[in-house]
Amino acid sequence: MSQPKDTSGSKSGSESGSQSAAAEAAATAEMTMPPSVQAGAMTHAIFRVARLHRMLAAQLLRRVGLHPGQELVMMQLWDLGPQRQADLVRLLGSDAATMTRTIRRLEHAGFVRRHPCATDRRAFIIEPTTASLALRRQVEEVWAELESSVADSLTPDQQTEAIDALTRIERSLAHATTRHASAEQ
Amino acid sequence: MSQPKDTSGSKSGSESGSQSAAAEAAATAEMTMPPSVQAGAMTHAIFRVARLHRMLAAQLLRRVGLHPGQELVMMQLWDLGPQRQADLVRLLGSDAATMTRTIRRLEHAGFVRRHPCATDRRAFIIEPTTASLALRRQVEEVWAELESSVADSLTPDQQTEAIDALTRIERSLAHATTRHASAEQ
DNA sequence: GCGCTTTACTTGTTCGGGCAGGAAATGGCG
DNA sequence: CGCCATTTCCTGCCCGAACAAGTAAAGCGC
Repeated sequence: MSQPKDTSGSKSGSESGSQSAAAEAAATAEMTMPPSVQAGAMTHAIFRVARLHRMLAAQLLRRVGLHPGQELVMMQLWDLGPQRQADLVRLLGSDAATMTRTIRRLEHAGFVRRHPCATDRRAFIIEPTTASLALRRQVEEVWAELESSVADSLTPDQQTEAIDALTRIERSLAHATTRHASAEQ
Repeated sequence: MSQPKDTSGSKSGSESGSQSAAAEAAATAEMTMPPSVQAGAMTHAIFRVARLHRMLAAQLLRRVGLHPGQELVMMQLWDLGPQRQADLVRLLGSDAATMTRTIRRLEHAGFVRRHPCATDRRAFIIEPTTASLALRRQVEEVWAELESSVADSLTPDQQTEAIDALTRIERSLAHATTRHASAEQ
């Protein structure tokens, strides 16, 4: 319904940067969202925050030569030392197949090394290289910058409130997810 | 650095469903996260919420035969009527290349139809098919279920607080993103 | 030992997302 | 009019994420 006949005349003429176009649209789209999207206020808010957050994280990580997701693997290795792939999968809640490819790319980039486990010939031990130690500082800087981008314009009270809200939402989602997984099929 | 010698003994023996394994890990990982991850409390909370939310959305959408992202395109078409691909890209803040492929898959699934624009021979007009109207109810049900999964276990006050917090975070992120995009390069 | 299940990892496929590059059409300016 | 930047769309490539299927090894019961 409400078919806009003038499909050709719809420019707004504000396209400035190619990279910020998506963020711009996501930021300004909150007002122009159609009714069926407005129905889920929380859902839509989570969508937008997640997208902006992921976009910013990718943008910052690209400066240090990492793709989103790879930094989490490196953090686990830096903090907990050499581990098997299965341990990384379990800690990050990732997929074994995704981990295989991520590890391979990190190995090819020279950030991790892998050698077969002595006691279990199925397993591989993944360990960070000494070359990755320089990366660690950069990643921590990125992490800090990301955190400040989220929290800087919030008062301490608002930060506490935000974390509380996110924690509650997470619990709610976790409950729903496990419920769905166990209920159906 | 605390090399875990017992790499073979690390099972927790609680793997029930293959699909809930990731959610389970994500939900329980909040306590076992290493120091460098704990540093960014907000960042990490957003990560976890976004992941659970996307996972649940994908799970629900799969039941109606859609992949995450496709439902947003259909919603725009249902609410605003036939549009050009460029309009969809602008409204959803997506990528032109991604939109090309998404539209092609939706067309192949029979949910949209595309025909060349009369006034602009570069553009294509995308319109929802009548067959997609049945899908609309299902998508709205999915959307409602997703929303209730987020909000059900929250009091009205907590919901308002959550939306406030998410809105503040979004504004903060949008500001940081545009600032980054304009500052560097 | 033998057979079975479980675990660890790999590969293939499909999808969204982003970037780069190119073809075609448009529109503005000299 | 021609020239040129812009817009629109397509394609290829890379990456993360998820699913399915397969291999190899380990563990367990008999």
